[in-house]
Amino acid sequence: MNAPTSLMWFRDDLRVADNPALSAAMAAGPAVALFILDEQSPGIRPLGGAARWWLHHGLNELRDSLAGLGVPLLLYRGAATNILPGLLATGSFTALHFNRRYGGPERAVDTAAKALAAAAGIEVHSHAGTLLHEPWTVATQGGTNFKVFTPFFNALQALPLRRALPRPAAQHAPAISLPAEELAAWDLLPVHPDWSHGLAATWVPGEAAARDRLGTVLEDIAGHYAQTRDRPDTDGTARLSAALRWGHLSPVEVWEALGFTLARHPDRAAGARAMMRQVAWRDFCWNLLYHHPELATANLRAEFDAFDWARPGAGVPNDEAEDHFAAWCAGSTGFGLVDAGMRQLWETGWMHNRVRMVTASFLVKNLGIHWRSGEEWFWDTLVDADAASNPANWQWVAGCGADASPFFRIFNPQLQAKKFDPRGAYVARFAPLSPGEPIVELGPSRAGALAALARMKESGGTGVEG
DNA sequence: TTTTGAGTTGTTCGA
DNA sequence: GTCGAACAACTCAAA
Repeated sequence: MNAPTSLMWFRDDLRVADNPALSAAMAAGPAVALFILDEQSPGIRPLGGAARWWLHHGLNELRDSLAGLGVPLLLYRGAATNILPGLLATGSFTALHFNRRYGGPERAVDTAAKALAAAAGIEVHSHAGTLLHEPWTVATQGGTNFKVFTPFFNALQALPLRRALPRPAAQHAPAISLPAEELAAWDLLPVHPDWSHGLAATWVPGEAAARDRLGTVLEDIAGHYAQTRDRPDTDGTARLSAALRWGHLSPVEVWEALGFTLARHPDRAAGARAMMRQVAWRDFCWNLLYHHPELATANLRAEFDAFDWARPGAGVPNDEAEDHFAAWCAGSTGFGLVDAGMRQLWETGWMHNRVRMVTASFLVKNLGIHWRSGEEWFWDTLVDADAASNPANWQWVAGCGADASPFFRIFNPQLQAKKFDPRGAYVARFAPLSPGEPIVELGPSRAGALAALARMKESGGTGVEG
């Protein structure tokens, strides 16, 4: 008879430090780790190509660092509710631990998993490890969820934050041997063609590199972040989005470190404070998804259902929209900043925050293409896209989201380039060839967007149905 | 219940 | 070159 052994189910928390579920599992005795590549459960969104590349490397590192702690990692593919019963029936485990998820389909899976474990006589512990605060704990005085960021941020800061946990101490590995799958067999890495060279030249996925970067951010970036975060031609942003997406760092660890920096280094306080605001935006987006599981497909503001966006590839043929969308994806719109951003995305799996706004505004407003088309492209090409932030921010740009940018706020890509890439270094880096003929004229396309907004308001009346 | 103040990231136009 | 107003009125959160 083996010692009571816990099963730790990793999902979006590929780290060993400040991982509440892992720490709890290991505190109880021997532990085995589990990761399930679940693309079968209903409603679960299959990972994009760039995300699959990142996951491969992230799991590789996690397996090694867990091995150092005496925790073997088991890999399986399939619907979690199909995989778990067999594992739980081996009699090897007395407890199941995981950090909670907040998307609709993921919550349904986790609820089912709890029931399966209970039926197998195994205790289940879900932990808070992925956000600063659980979505249901940040509420207005009326008990509703916030729809505007600033009051959300104020309420969040007033809540007591848990302390980050240390990396668990190594222990003896459990004497359990179960058949599992090989990571290499999952084919997460691209071949024929292998388009991942730019990603590999830009990123080192995993917890160790993420913590290194956090150190650099605290030492070198925080001092100028408040001034440089809008400058794509500099290393002016934290570049921690993918680390947070995959849970190589917990937001609590990042927040705590920024808090220390803020308190100890007055010259970095403004930058640290601005970064904390950004980390809170991530919580805000997950809060929105928790309360609106259809965030990726349904306009948060229903009056935008009447907006006549073009939707390439979704039924109604529209040659111009197809061509425009293809040019946007390929970075050949003829606008330098837009093209540089789209090529940075394709090449590196990441795009500077300000350029994301410019490219998104251009797609939705100047090209009149539905935010969902852009959201899907970003989902497939970004290494940091998650199910909350990606759709929430696309809706924000499109004007149909929470706390949304007014629709008439239409970025001028030429003016934005002048302001934020004044020497053209960013455009030169990613779109060095002189841009071809612009695919639209800025003035008329801007006017067209405002006219479409007016038509929407006319057709929808007050926006209140019935 | 009513009122009040405020709301991540912009652009254009005219004085 | 710089500045304020307009864009278009609306929703949200708290008093």
